[in-house]
Amino acid sequence: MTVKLSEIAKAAGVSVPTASRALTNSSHPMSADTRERILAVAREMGYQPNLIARSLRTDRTNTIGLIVENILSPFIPPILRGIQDVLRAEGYFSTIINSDWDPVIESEAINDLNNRKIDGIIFVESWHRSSKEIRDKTDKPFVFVHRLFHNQLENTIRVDEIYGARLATGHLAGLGHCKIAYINGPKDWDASKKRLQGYRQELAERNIPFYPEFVQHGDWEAGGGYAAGQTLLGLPDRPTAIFAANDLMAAGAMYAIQDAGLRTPQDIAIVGYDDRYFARIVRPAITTVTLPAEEMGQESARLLLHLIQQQKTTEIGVEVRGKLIVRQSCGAVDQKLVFEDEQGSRAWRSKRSREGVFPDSEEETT
Amino acid sequence: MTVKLSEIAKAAGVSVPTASRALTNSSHPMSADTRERILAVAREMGYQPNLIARSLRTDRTNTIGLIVENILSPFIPPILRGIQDVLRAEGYFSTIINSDWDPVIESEAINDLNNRKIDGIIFVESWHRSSKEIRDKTDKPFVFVHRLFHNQLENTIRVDEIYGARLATGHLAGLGHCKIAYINGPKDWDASKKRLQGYRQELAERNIPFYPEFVQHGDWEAGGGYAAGQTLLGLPDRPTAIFAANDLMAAGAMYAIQDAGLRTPQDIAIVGYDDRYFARIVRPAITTVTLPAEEMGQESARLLLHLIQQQKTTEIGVEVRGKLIVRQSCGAVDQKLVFEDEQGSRAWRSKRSREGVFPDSEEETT
DNA sequence: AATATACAGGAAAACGATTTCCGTGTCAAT
DNA sequence: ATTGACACGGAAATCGTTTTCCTGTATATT
Repeated sequence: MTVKLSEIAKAAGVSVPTASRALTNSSHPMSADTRERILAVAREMGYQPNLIARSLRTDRTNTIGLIVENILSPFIPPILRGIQDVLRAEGYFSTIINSDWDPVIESEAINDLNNRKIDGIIFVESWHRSSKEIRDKTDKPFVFVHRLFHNQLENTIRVDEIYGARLATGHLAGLGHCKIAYINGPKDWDASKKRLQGYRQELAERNIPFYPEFVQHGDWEAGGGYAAGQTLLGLPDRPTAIFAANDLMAAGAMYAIQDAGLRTPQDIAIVGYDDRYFARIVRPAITTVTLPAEEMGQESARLLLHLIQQQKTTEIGVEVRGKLIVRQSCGAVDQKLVFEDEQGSRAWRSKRSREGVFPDSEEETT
Repeated sequence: MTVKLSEIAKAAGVSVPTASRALTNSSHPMSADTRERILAVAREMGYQPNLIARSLRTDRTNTIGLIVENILSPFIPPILRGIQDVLRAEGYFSTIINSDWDPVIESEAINDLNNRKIDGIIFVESWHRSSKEIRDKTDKPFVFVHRLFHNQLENTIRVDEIYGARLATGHLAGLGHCKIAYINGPKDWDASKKRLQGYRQELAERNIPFYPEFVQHGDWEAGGGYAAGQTLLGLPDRPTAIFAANDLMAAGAMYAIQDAGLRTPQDIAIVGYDDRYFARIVRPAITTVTLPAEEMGQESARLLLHLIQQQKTTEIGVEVRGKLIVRQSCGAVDQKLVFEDEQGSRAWRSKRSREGVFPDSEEETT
């Protein structure tokens, strides 16, 4: 069923190397005539190269290893999609390993990928050690994307957290709020620090006073947001707006407001962060700053391919920016009901719908 | 840096084939003595086999191709996780291709996977043609998981939709409801038909009359659920409970109820389907039937590995069952506030928390 | 003692491509 | 006419394993 290069060569009346050269656009000179003939024969006979054999000889597999924290983690799939799109366009494949934050699995993963002779590695929200430790384990180029900590910046795709926080804070300020509280993540997270920084920068630039009691810390979960919201509501001079460092805490805070008999956004406006899917489902839908995960994935793949081609081992990383998605919770738009279709936000299912394909209809007749 | 088999052989004073036999647990007889010696040398020298070379010789890559509709589609990541877990335990890798429901991409994908000599293919919510068409394109074994249509059952992992719908309907009936409406998906979807069937079976078995006007059709989206909910509310004899064929429509129906000035669950109880993440975030949190995606992934991987080992090309598929998750929207539990931690529902981030690892803390000192 | 059998291990082939190296033939320059 | 450069294509090596085939030795069987 599968035809090999030697058969193409024989059919075209040339040697195997010549056939190889024709089919791989080798720089080795050859007459346009024979090249054409070989290509024609290959096409006709449906030649498909055995990529394993090619890889053995060339030591390139056109495959990238992706070590991800856990594919179930909310931002990983869009990051992967971004990576895969860029890789596919360049003729690369990928293979994914979940590390579950286990250093042992991470090590094994790198080792496995080495044995499979992949061309490079992307660490997606994974690996909390230094580049140097990784360099000990593999000589392939690698890149980090959305790694949450350490200040190491080389070969890292990261989010401009300060910008995002300013976007959210500035939006609330622009709506006339002067008493804007901030529900942060845990103190020691890098993202927490950066977003707090952005919040304060934006206030300062707008000459809005900063009140330390307006900054609460949550645990990234809805429960923490709820508690933080209650604390803020209990203040003698309570805020008129709350920016939460993620959507989950924003939802929690919103529920605390509702349970206190107040309304969002009329009494207290809310802005979240991340643009998780549920942000558009809850009522009111949460205004938020997107985490541009697909873009980060794309950038990471581009950077890695660049490293592979350039043979350089270090490169400064890339910083991407989210954007503000205005929904009901901030009070900037009217409160009429809006349902954002799932298919509108994501490409998924769009093809089906666009073509009106409902394959089951065939079944109707049976 | 990398040591090859021939060096191990030389160091152990044996020939290359003998070394190979020792390291691969070959059935070829050999003295325990030399085997031990070879293994010791290999361990000491840190031998790692070149899997590309092995694959070229054995024509097995220990890699499975996964053709998925789109990794962004909500159930795909958990299915992939299930697949990956089983594959990893058996020493297999996977490589993912997004088909975006494009038949051309699907064909190319199969072709690419062929060239890479993968050992089998899992189609995840993808491919709407017959097994026969695929068999024309590849001689590797393949399996379908959560394929939404056609009645072809071989090598398919699917959900017992009837069971799930009965679970939801029965739960509402068990709470004393006799007027249970059903918001279905589009008529021509297989899942719609099956779930409707389950709904009717459960009613029949409990001697609850079936009212055709209690069955509405939505478009799987929140907007459709909202509209269907309004219709049901407008009935002269309106239902006291609604079962919706997915969570998105359940949320929409719930909002229609709220906008009509009624309460969930006190006035109208709601049960959804799928256990999407937002179901636990909205208020009241939605009681729902899980779509056991991870389990489906695991089963599909097991089935495929079985096919690979047995060399059989056809096997009857597997049917898995979801389970009921009781939350607030059905009225079965008290209405006190419950926040389900994200980390409680998923494994993600659990490791970090369990170990109290906050790697940024190192940064504190800098 | 002769023969069959099983065991251990090595030589060489094989997997299917790419790359290196070399030998022609052609052409232009001397 | 000789030389050198270059274009073109083939022979052979190569990538690192596994598998087939074979040989020699030790043991068992008659």
